[in-house]
Amino acid sequence: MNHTVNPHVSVDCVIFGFDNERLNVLLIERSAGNIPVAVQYALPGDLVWEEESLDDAASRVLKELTNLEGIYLKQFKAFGNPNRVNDFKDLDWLQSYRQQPQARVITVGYYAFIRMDELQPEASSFAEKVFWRDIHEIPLLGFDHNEIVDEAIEVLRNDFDSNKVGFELLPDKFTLSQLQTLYESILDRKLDKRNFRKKVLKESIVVPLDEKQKGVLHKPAQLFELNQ
Amino acid sequence: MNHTVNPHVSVDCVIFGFDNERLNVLLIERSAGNIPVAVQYALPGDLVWEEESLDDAASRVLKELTNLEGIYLKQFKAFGNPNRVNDFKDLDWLQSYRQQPQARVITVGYYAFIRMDELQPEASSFAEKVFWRDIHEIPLLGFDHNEIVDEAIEVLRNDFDSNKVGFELLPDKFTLSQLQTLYESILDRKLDKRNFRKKVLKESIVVPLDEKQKGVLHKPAQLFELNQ
DNA sequence: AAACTTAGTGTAAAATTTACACTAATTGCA
DNA sequence: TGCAATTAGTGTAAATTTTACACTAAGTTT
Repeated sequence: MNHTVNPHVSVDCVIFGFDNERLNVLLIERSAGNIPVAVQYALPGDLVWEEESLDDAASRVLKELTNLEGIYLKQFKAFGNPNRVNDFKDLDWLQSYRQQPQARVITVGYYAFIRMDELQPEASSFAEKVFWRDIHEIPLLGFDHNEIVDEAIEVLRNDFDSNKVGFELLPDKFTLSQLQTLYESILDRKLDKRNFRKKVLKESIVVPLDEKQKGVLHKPAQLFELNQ
Repeated sequence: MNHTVNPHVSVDCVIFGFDNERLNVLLIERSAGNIPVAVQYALPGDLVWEEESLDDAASRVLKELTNLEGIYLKQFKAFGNPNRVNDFKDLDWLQSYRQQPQARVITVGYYAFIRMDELQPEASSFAEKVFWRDIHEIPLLGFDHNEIVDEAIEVLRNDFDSNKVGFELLPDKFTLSQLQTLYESILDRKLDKRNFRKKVLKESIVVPLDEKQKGVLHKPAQLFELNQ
């Protein structure tokens, strides 16, 4: 497992998860370096290996972090401000964890979708702990990671509008209400139930299953799956 | 004019121009290095300076190439395949023009809009000659530049659909037919004139001027300007 | 004067979007 | 057992947008 690292380019991943109510982002805790400081949060990411593509680097980061493969991944933007590092905590972290802390690093941002219940956290070279956070409650992150998160959400909204992405966030079987809540979470606005159902059924996005919900405190909803 | 160059990151610009009929891309001719080879084409681009942002680097490339400022510019993708350089002509060029030709370079792609008649070609460090080429007639370019062009066009189409960009390609005064042809060029499909006019006038995208075309071989069209 | 060419125009059918209320069917509790 | 609470499922119609279609007007050139 010896790879030559390219110290000038990294990938950071905005990993979205959906808990049937809200959209979440997976964040990591990173160790403080040499200075006593409160816990620090960041996006998962890593430097790119010399022999891997950007996409492969992002896939690797995801695999290391979540132990999942074949995850939906999309590059959304490159970040390369010369003054991305202007907080002493970030500088301290770089000095503890990077071989060339003074190198200017361009970061290519990716967003991804995983099922929250499929997450199997692995010890990785860049994350001690991982946790989910509602997209409306993102804490202060290292470097320019808050900006990266905001941008990813914006791009996701746009992508959703033009080609409906994000179904990977749902379980294999789901109710139309869950689907509606996903749409509403991504678009950040309410949709009318009757109109939503009518539209989704008309567009043949979903296929009804011969199954209903069980053990719910209300009328059991019919289950659907995605129309492949 | 002495800047430290970052040998690991470059920007390439897909510069769109519109000649009232078709969408074009501005390409450069680059010198052959040491080997006798037919003329080579590429996208304009340059390595990023250590103290400049990615956006600033792209602006600089544009300014050097076209002598224009304040150009509409948008980042659309990062390209970083490890084997971007696998043609001997490209390798030869790198060896003649780059200080560290062996360095792996990540390229951040930008697209831009300029008026074709405003182009004032300048001698620049990276282009000997520039020329416009219809987007359907792009020759074989260096490195992965053909892929970069294709991607830019795709992104432009998407961006146009979601937030109508590209009006900068038109002159200050234009006819509705010119506007329609711009739409059709970007979308790559015909639009119905009556419907187009009705829609555009309804959306208040344009403002009618007290002026008509002159010296045309048909009924003179009314001139419009963009509604700021 | 005629030929050629594009500018400018309206109707209406089809499709989509928007807005709105009530009964059905489960679990849990008294 | 009945009730409370809660979400599932449903249709109508008005408003808006999209789609499809043909002919006269007004210049320049021959």
